[in-house]
Amino acid sequence: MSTAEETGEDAPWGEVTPEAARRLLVAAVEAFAERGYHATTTRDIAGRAGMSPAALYIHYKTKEELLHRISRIGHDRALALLEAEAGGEAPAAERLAGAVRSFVRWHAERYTTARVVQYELDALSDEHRTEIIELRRQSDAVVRRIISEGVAAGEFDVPDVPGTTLAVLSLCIDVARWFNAQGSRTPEEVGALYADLVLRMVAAQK
Amino acid sequence: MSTAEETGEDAPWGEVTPEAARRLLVAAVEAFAERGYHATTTRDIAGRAGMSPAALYIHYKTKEELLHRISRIGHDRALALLEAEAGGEAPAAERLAGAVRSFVRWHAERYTTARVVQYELDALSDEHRTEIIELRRQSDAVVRRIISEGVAAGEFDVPDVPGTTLAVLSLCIDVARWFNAQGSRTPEEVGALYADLVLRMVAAQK
DNA sequence: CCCGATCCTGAGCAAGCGCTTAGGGTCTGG
DNA sequence: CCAGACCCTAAGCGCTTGCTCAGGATCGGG
Repeated sequence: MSTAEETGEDAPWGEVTPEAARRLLVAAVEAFAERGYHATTTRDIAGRAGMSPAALYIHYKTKEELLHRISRIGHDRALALLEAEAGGEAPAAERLAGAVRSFVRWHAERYTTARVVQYELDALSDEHRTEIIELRRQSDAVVRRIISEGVAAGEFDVPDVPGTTLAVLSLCIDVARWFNAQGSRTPEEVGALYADLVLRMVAAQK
Repeated sequence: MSTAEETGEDAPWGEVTPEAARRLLVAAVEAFAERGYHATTTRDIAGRAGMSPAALYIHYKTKEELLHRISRIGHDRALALLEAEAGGEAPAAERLAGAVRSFVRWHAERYTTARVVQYELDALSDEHRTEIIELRRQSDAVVRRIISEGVAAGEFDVPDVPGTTLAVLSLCIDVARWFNAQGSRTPEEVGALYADLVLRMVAAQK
């Protein structure tokens, strides 16, 4: 019914195709975000999706495969957001602010997903973890590139580019930990605040 | 043997008094930090402490009590570090930089402990969690006070004091997630970098 | 030499875990 | 009305979990 209108950017799990598999995945995201991967049982996931425990194994080989799918899709999305703002001819300050705003907004709006994506890495198998870490390396590279270009253009004054990149990403990612929907700030507001703070961190000193 | 020289500030668990109980607690910190609370078994903790699984229950009523003790001591320590730098007659900029440097250094040096303290809150019982959250509220208040005083004194320009306080603490706390001992940065260096970045975040604009 | 206190272990219980399997509904095409 | 594909469930297997308990090792005081 709502599949058609949800295929855009606002449908986070539109790419998960059998509808039953998507229901299970959404249920898993909620459960993992609330209790953590290890504290979540396959019975709980199946129950939230309105199915019996056995139904899960028709669509996914293991519980870890569910986590991997969530993590993979989430990282792809986060990286795409960064890359969308990184290119172009705009000044580095504008591109950095855009990247931070958009990245932070995603971590706030989809904070259940982001929590799983950012904080359950250790629960992945070795193989899957290395795959995901490579995506994070790419995110790091995108941000570092913007900052480097800002320094080269004389827009920024950053003594330690890798360290500042790390801090910027760390700041944004941690939004997923403390943000909650009942709080007083909207994702939009947090994005704007953080973009301002990050620009101050790299600004040319007076 | 080394108990005497470790009773100072550098002995994080000096206050845990029966020696066997301390061994178990240190083992639990390691295990929780590596695998997470829920993925750690009581057999693993006891094994690391060189004891049988049953020995744990002579010193602690439950596995959750171990987590609570770790969390409580860690939060007390972190709060004490902040408070030690917050007072005095020095300019707000100096006090803020000192607090960040010291807080970050602790999160890096004791990153195993800090990881448990900061990221396993959800595993606590309702009662214990409320107790710990109150300590975090106090940490927030300490930092907010320094920033407010800096604004009042005209040292800082901060449009959103609660939001900036949140961001500063979030930035520092997240060090525990990404820091690792084999990395290229020392806790000292990360503390210095972060103190600089935070001062930029609050600095009066040119 | 024995006594009681202290601290720990071996063995194991009930419950819950991830996952499997045999089989039964339901729907489409004829 | 039937056939066969598809999707799901009831039941449960083998294992691990947090935790318990009866009893043994060790040691200072009489």
